[in-house]
Amino acid sequence: MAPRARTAPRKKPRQQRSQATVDAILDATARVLCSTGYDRASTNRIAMAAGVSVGSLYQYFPSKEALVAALVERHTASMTALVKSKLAEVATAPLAEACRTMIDAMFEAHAVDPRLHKVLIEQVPRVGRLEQVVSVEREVEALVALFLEARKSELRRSRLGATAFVLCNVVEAVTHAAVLAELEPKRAREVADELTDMVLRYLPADC
Amino acid sequence: MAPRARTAPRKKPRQQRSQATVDAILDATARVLCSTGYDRASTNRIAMAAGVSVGSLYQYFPSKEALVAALVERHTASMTALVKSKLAEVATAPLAEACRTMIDAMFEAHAVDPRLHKVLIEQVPRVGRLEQVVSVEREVEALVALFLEARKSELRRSRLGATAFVLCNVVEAVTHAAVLAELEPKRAREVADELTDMVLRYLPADC
DNA sequence: GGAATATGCGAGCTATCGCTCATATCGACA
DNA sequence: TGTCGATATGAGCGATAGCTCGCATATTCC
Repeated sequence: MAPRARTAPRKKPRQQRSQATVDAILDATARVLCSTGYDRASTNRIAMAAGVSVGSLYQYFPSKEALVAALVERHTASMTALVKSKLAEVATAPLAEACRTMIDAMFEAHAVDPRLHKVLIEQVPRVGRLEQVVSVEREVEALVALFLEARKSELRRSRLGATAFVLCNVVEAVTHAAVLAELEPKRAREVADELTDMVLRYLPADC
Repeated sequence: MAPRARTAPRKKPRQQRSQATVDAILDATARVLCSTGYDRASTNRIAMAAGVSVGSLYQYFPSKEALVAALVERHTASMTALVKSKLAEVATAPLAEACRTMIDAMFEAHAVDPRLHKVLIEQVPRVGRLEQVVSVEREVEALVALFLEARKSELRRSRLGATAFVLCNVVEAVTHAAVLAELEPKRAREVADELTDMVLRYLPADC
């Protein structure tokens, strides 16, 4: 493997004008990524789209990879926050309702910025820091495993680790597919229902 | 979006020595892709790794994208062949056994060259020709739909097209995830079993 | 106001990329 | 053995990438 690029942010913005610059750069990164794809999204182009010089960009992001990593982080953070809070909300709800709510939450979370999400998933090489960022999924998986553990008596499952793994990936996959296919809302509802149905046949002890 | 690069092969090898060259180039592409990642896998580097000059490379592949596309095609072909033959084998087997066999086959197929598979999935930008290649999945999906059609009476689902879609995506997703997460064999078995169980609760009429 | 610091600028450096082409060598058939 | 298309070569072209650095400007603090 080649030597890893620096990814730690070079400096922190201290004044509000520089914070605005950083935001503008990240926004521009998202736009350029969506419109040109990863390969053609050069730092010069991004800086120009942000109305900022390359120099400024490199004051806050030591490499292109770090820049994209920061964007991914910002994007996933907003998604994960939503999912986590919902998960906390349904901690004591009946199993069926909890599942329904969580699947809906996943659809919501993916609807935040679908175009950007698609580009990030499909085009951004998951190397270096980027792969760590994506591993937020692991965290969610662990939370789901805990959730299942707490409902142990209601479930037919015993290997809850494997169950959480399958569960998370299945829900993720279908949600992704639905978002990427840009289904109209009604059809998305159908898919969500279908998915919920599947999960509720899989999990509970009673059948 | 940028203009699409040429991807059709430039010429076909007519002598066996040139066929050897083409193979060497594809093998080298796989190796370099695995060891350096997509971005650093330059055509010069690949040619050198193949013990061949860049010129020779460009006699058979009009662009880097075409080169990678050819590799993806070769890789998916070997995977798809395995899945298809298994699907034919279980055409008359009991539903439960068929599902179990097919899911195992999927895990097997993904285990052919996991390192390469991972790189191809994670790093290769899915643009141009590459996305078409991935659409081999559609073909498999159609076969699965036919399979389901033949078992219509045993299933609780009615819209078999949609069922095939969900089924393929779910199995694909979990298998992918298992490979990418580099699960140890024992855990992979658990996940496969869970997945099988889930599918067998989803499909059959009796429950 | 003025020193100190933070921020912004952008021409341009270096490296490397994908790719071409003039030339050399090989192989099949006469 | 000679001929000619198929195959192989690799120096190097033009383009563009990521990134630096000397300097200009804005802000803060005294």
